[in-house]
Amino acid sequence: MSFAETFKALSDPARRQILELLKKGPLSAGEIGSHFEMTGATISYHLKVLKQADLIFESREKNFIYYQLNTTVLEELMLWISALKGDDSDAESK
Amino acid sequence: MSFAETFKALSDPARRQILELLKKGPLSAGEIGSHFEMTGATISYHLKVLKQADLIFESREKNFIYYQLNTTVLEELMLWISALKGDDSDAESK
DNA sequence: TTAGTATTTAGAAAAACATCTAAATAGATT
DNA sequence: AATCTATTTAGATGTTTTTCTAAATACTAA
Repeated sequence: MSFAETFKALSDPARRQILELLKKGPLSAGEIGSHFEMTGATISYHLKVLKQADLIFESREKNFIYYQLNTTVLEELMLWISALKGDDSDAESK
Repeated sequence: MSFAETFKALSDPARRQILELLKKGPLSAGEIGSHFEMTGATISYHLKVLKQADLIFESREKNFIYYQLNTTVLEELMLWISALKGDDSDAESK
């Protein structure tokens, strides 16, 4: 939702790695967890943080919950960084 | 230096605001501090974090230390986000 | 409906972080 | 050299974050 939340969510290495895993396609919580040395509970916590930051969304199927990347927020992030760099949309024509 | 450090540094609102201030040009630690309700010591701490993340650099002049944005790292950040989005440099030509 | 698998929630503990006050350093000016 | 200003460092403290274990929920399948 908020910008602050997005940056916060991205500030943790595990969460960034989760996003990179999801880049290749949706994964269930369990599949995600299998890539880490953490308990399922901890993974679940990280997923919640990412979800609240709108960086991922879930879809339920059978007994599983599949997570996937939401790239929309990444756009906004790029804009913020871009603006900071000075590509201020007002032409960096030079 | 490290990617992780950069994201961590950006995760704090005060630090992001400092970067935005510096967007307009270099400022001394004191000038930066005057925009916040924090002690100089705290500002100094945030500056150190930003510096270690290579998001700013300093130059000493007279009695002052001026800080300015380092946009280089922002480029790399954009690349990471971009890659995550799937603009994988291998042509998102569609 | 009972048992099984997948995931989350609650609560606790440890680690990391942001903040302060007080003291230290660095350099400038008198 | 003595003092003043700008900034940082040290150490303490409260808050937030990450992680765990144990228990709860949700849904499936027998």
